[in-house]
Amino acid sequence: MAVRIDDLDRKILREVQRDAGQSLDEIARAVGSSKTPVWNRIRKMREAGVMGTQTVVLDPEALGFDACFFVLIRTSEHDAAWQQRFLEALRARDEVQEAHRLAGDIDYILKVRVPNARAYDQFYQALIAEVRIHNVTALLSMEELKFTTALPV
Amino acid sequence: MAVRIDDLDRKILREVQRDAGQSLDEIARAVGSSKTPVWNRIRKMREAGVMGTQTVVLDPEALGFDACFFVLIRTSEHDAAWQQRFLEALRARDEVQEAHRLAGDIDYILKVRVPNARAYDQFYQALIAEVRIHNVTALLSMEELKFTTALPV
DNA sequence: AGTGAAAATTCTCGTAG
DNA sequence: CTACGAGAATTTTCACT
Repeated sequence: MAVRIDDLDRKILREVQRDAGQSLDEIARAVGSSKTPVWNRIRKMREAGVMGTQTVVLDPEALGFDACFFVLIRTSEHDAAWQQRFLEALRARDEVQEAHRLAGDIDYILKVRVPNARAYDQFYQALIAEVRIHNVTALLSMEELKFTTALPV
Repeated sequence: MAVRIDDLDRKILREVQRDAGQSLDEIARAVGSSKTPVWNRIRKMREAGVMGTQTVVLDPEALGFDACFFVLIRTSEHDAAWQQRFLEALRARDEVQEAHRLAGDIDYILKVRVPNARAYDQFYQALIAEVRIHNVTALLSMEELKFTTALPV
C-alpha cells in the first residue's frame, strides 16, 4: 500500500491540490520540471490511488445550504447487523458529507449540510426511525472559519 | 448574493462534482445539452463564485496521514483580539483542514489531519502555547465511513 | 528518468439557426 | 438561448538523449 513518493511528486501534489485546473505546462513550470515527467508521475499516482477524483468545491451558501451541523452519536448497539444498517443509512443520505467511527466515549461523528434547521430535523427524524441510537448531540456551525481538503504533503 | 440556478445548471454541477476531469463534450452529453450552453453556464457560475477552486482529493493513508482528530474547544475568552489570534493560528496551520465557530456550549470544532498521535500532540501543544483555551476534547477517528465534498444540488 | 516534438483531443469563441 | 464548426491550446504518445 505504501507508494514511494519523492520530492518532485510532492511538489506536483501540492500544485494540483492548490488548483487542479492548471495545464500540464503550468504545473511543470511551477514544480521546475517539464511536461512528460510530470505527466508520467501524475498518471502513476492516479493509478496507485494516491490521487483520487477531481472535483469542484461549490459555495454552499450560494446554493442555499445555509446550515451545517456536526452530529455526535452514542449508541448502545454495537453488533455487526446494526453497524451495517447504520452505514447504509449514512451512505444513502446526500446530506451526510462526512462520517467517522470514533475511539472512546462518543461512537460516531457526522458532518451534515442542509438548507436550514428544519431540514436537519427531518434528517434526524429519518435517521432515528431507521436505526436505534442512544444519544445524539448536534453542534450547529455559526461560521466556517477554514475549509480545505488539501493535505500538507 | 442569491444566484439564479436552473435545472440544467444543477445537472452540470452534479456532473462536475462527480468528476471535474471530464471534457466539455462528456459533460454536455451527460446533461443532455451541447458544448456552448454548458460552457457559458460553467463560466457564469465560476464568475459568480458558485463554483470554487478545482482540486484533487488525495488518499490520506497512502501519504502517511494516518490520524484524524475532531477537536472540540471551549474558551472563556471571547474578545475580538483573542478571536483574531485564534483565527490566524488556525489558518497558518496546515494540519487544520476545517474550523467552525459553533452555537452553544462548545465554541469551536476543528478537523485536524496528522501522521500520528504524536504529531497531534505537537499541534495541540503549539496551539495552546499561542492562544489561551479553557477546555479541549479530542475525538480520534478510527475509520472514515464516508467522505464527500459534493452538495446534493 | 528527462527532453522535444508530433499526433490526437479538447477548449474557446465566432457565426448562424 | 442553443447548435455547429474552425482555429488555438492542451493533452498524450513516442523516439531519442
